[in-house]
Amino acid sequence: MLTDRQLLILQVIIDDFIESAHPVGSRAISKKDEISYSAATIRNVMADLEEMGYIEKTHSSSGRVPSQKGYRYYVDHVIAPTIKEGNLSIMKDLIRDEFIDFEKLVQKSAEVLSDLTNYTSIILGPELFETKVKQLQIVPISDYSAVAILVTDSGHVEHRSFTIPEDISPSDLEKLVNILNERLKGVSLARLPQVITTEVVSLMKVYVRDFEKSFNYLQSAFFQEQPVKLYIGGITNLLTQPEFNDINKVRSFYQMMENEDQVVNLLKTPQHGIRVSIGNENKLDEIKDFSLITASYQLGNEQKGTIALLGPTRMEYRKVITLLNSLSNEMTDALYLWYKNNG
Amino acid sequence: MLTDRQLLILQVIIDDFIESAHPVGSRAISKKDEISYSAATIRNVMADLEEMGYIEKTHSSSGRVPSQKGYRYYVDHVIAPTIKEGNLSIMKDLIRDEFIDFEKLVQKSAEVLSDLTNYTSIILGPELFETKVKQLQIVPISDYSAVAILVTDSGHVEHRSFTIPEDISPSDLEKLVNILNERLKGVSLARLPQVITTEVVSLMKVYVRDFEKSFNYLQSAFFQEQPVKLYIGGITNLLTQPEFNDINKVRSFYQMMENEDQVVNLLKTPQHGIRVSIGNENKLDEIKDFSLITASYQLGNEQKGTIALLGPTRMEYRKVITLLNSLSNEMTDALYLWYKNNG
DNA sequence: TGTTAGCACTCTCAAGTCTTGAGTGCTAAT
DNA sequence: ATTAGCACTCAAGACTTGAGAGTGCTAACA
Repeated sequence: MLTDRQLLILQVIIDDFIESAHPVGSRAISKKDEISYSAATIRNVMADLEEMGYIEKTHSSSGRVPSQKGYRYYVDHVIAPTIKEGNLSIMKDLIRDEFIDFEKLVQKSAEVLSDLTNYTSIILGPELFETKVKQLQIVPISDYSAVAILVTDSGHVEHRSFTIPEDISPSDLEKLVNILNERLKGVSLARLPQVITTEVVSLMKVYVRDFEKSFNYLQSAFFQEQPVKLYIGGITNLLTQPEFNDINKVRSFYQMMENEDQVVNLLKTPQHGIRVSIGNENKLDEIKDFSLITASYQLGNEQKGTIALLGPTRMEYRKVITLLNSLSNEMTDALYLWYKNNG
Repeated sequence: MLTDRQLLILQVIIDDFIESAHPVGSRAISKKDEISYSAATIRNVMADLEEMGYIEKTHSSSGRVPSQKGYRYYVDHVIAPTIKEGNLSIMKDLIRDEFIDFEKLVQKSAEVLSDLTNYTSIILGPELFETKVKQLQIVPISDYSAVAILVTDSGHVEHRSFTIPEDISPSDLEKLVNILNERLKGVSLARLPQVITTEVVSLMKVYVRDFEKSFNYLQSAFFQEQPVKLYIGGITNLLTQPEFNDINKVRSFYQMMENEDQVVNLLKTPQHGIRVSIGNENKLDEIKDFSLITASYQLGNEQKGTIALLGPTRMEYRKVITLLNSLSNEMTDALYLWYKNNG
C-alpha cells in the first residue's frame, strides 16, 4: 500500500510524463506547486517507489518514468474511483440530422473520437447474429446475372451479385424468391446457414438441379463472412506522438492495423464496461508499447459492439476513459431507441 | 539527341539506381558486362549527361543519380517503344470463381497489384453516372423507419435508411414506391436529381406534405455524394522503400492518402491509356518525390475508372507499365462481357 | 527522526574532430 | 578517341569531449 505522499508523487510523475514524454527528475517535481518537499526528499520517495516497481529509470542517472505497474495503479486507484457514469453529448451534434444512417453515425463517431483525443479510434459495428431477416430479394440485372439483397430488421443491408444458372427461367427465379422469403423471414442471421441447408436447399432442387451450387455460393458470400464492420479513425494521429519516432515501429504498427481480423480479435471481449489494457497486457506484441481502452455498447439485449482508443502507454487516461464511457452510453441509448422503434 | 553510347550509359545508371537506390559511380558502371569502356571514359560521358540535365550529383564527389528529366527520357524513349498491348492474365485466377462480385474483383485486383510490385496500388471504381436505375425499393423496417435500396443496371447497389414522416401510412408508402419505380426506371444516375425535382417531387406532394423534406434527404444521400469508390492496396509497402526513412515523409504521405477526395482528384484524368507522372509532374506537393502511373479502363463506352500505382520516382517503370497496361485491358474486357450481358 | 543541503558520480546528448572510402575532374600518355 | 594516374572533395561512421540533468549518499539540522 502506498502512503499519501508516495501516491502524490507517483501521480505527479505520471501526469508530468503523460504531458512531456520525458523522464521526470526530482528537482522538477519539487518545483511543482502541489509539492512542498525538497528535491532530496523526493529522491528518497522515488527510490522507494522504484523499489516497489511503480516507476523506473531509463538509465542509471536519468529521471524516472512510470512503469506498467505504475500506470496500472494510477488507473485503478486514482482514475477509476473518480469516473462517474456520464453523458457528454458527444453524439448530439452528429444526430442533428434525423435521417442519418447508423453506419454513418458510427463512422462519424470514430472520427470525432480521434479528433478529440489525438489517438487512434477503433469502433466495432454491432454484431448482427441476432438480427432477423426482414426481406430477401433477387433483382435480375440481365439474363445472366442478378443481385441478391438481404435486409435485416435492424435496417442492415447486404448484397451480392451472382450469375444465374443457365437452366433457370425468370419465372422460376421469381418462385424461388417467394419461397426463400417465406421460409427465411424472421430467421436470425446466426441460424440462417443451418435453416438454408436443412429446409431450403431440398426445396430448391425441385426447380433446378444446378441451383444448389449457386446457392452455396450465395450462402457463403452472405453468411460465412466476417459480419463485423470495423471503423478506424485517425491512424495518422499516432504519427505525431514522439514514441513513434522509430520508423520500424511505424511499419509494424501499420502492418498490424492492415490486418482487420487481428484488430477485430484484439477488441473482442466478453467483458462489460470499460477495460484498460496497458502495454504488455495487450494480446498483440505489436502494441506492447501501447495502451488500449475499450468500452462496449449494446444493441437490444444481446448484440454488442466495441469502441476503443489506441494510444501510447503514456496516455491521457482520465480524459480518454471519461470520453469512452460517455460515448458508449450514448451509443447504447441511441441504439435502444432505434431498436425499440423496430420492435 | 543522345548518342548510342550516352543512351546506353544513361540506361545503365537508371537501371542500377532503380535497383540499389544508391548513387552510381563510374567504376561500378565500367564493371558491368554490357559496358566495355574504362571508368575514365564513362566519367566523360557522365559529365556530358549531367550537362544535358539527365543525371545529377547528390554532392560534388558523389556518384550520379537520374534526374527527373532522365527518367522522363528513359520512359519515353526506352520503355514506351517496347511496350506492347498485352494480357498477362492477372485477373484469370481471380475470376476462377464465376460468382465473384465486381467490387470484390476490383478490391482483389488492387491487392494483387500491390503484392506484385511492392508499391501502393489505387483503383478508382467505374463512374456510375451513366448507369441506369433498375429498381428503387423501400423496405419498411418499423413504423418509424425504412431502408431505401437502389439497384442499377450495372448491378450496383446503394442503400440508405431513413425515418418515415409521421403522416404517411404504409399504403401510401407502397404507392410512392410504385410511382418512383415507374418514373425513375431507366433514368441514368446523372439525370436522377433533375428528374426527381422536376417530375417526382410535385407528385409526392399529393400524398404527403412533409415528404419533400425526407425526399430531399434521400436524394442528397444517394446522388450528391461522391459516387466514386476508391480501393487502395498495400500502403505499407511503401514503408519498406528506403526513401521512406524520413518520418516526416511518412506523416505527410499518410495524411495525404487519408483524404479520399484528394486522391480521387489526383487520379482523374481525361487522358486515355497509360500516363506517367514523374516527381514534380504530379499535381500534389506531397508526392513530388513519387511517380504515379495511371491507366484507365472502360465500362461500355462512356464510364471509366482508373487504376494506378504509386511508388518512388526510382520505380521499376518497365514492370509497372507492362502490368498496368495488361490489367487495364483485362478489366475493360471483363467489364465489356459484363456490360454486354446486361444490354 | 524526518528533512534538507552538498557533493561526487553517472549517463545522455550534441558538437567537434578524424579517418576512411567512394567518387570526381583533369592531364598526360597511348 | 581512350585510358591510366593523381590530386582533390565529400559523406559517413568512429571516437572524443564537455555540458547538463539527474542520482545516491552522507552529514547536518529542526
